[in-house]
Amino acid sequence: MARQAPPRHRRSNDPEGVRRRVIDAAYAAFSTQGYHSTSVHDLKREAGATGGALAHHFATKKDLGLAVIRDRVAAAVEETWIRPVLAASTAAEGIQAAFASIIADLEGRGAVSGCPLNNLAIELARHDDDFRVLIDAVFVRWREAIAGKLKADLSAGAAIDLDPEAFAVLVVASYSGAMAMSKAKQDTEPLRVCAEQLAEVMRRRIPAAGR
Amino acid sequence: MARQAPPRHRRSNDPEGVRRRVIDAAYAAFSTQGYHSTSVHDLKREAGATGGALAHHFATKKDLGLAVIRDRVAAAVEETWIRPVLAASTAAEGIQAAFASIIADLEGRGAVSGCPLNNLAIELARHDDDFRVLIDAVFVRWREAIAGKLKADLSAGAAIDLDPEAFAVLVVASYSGAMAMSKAKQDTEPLRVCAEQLAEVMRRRIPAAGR
DNA sequence: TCCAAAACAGGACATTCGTCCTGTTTGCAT
DNA sequence: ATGCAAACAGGACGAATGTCCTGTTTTGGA
Repeated sequence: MARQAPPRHRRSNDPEGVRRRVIDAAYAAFSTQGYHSTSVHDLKREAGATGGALAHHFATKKDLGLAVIRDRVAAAVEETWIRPVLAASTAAEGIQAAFASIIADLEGRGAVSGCPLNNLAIELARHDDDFRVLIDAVFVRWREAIAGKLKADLSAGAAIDLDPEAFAVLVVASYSGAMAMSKAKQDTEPLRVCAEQLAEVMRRRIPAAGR
Repeated sequence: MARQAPPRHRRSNDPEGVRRRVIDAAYAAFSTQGYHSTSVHDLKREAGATGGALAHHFATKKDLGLAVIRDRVAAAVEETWIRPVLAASTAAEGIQAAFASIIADLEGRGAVSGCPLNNLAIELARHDDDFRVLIDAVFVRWREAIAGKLKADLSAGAAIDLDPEAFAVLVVASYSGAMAMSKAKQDTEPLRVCAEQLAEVMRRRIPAAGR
């Protein structure tokens, strides 16, 4: 009964590290397989964490999901969309840069898993209102960043003949939808076509950009 | 042991009816809660079917899912999008009619559940290739119907300054994405904005329509 | 009328799910 | 050194899940 395990190696408590590994594994799994299709057992395996450790950091799977959205999904939108848009000299160039970067990245790997935010939005928005509110906030931030850049271009003297807020909705929507279609086709073609269509619209309605 | 049940009332075999009720319940549940979040037990309850009946018509849950896409999701796209587009005098009017009809319908009920095709695409495309192929085929049909109508307008003499196939991708993508955003917001605003943005684009690039 | 096959009833079945529980170990303040 | 809470280990637990199995009833053709 009292089987005493040999003191194999010293255990080192690493709360931040464990939390990070778990959340990384969850972000990867939720983004590719979905929230409900990922079991906590899978996450324990991937993160190399035990049930006790996981329960200590996240009381429930839902808590983990909320943390993934807050800490990883929001950051991914920030990194892949908002940063390129703000860094570019114009909104139009930033939007094209974001599309191009994501398309190139997708073609680097073999599969199209879709936009993490959009995936979770569709799977969880109606399932739980806490998820919904968090996800919606990321969408709002995304839209506002693009609209803000368009307004900045306009203040800088660009002849922009479109409504910044409304056009930002079109950009985010067409990107999300194109990604869903690319996921169904397992081919980046819809994304490439969409990027070109948005480029064409902007070319016509922002006649002479900053250059 | 040999408990003989009283011959309560005559049973009447109704294979088509049972199949229809099951598939209707599955379509409703998959569209609102998702495929994985719907249990076969729920479906038996909703359809008023027993385990034996369900197993007789659909060997597995996956078979039922495939049937739902083939028989109901494809028909819904046909009914809510392709029919209005083809029935309208121009593609531009048809697209606006489809948006308007769907938005009005959503505001009739209390909640936004999203586009059934898009929902299932995101949940199942990477999960199983049989689902993926079927879903992609519906997307292709959808895109081609819109592109075909644009080409018909062009043949009829309309001055259309856009690529039919490419613009059809933008229409489907922006609709799907806007629906996802509306689902996250539980408000039709993104859909309304997107419809208006597409209308604006078409207004400028199809100068004088058929009227 | 009879019989085989289709249609259905109802539950058993092994898994898997997420959560919780009881211990043990680590780290830090005192 | 010592006490105590945080951090972690590892498995138990009941409540699902989807599938399958055995039996009964209905149906339509011979």
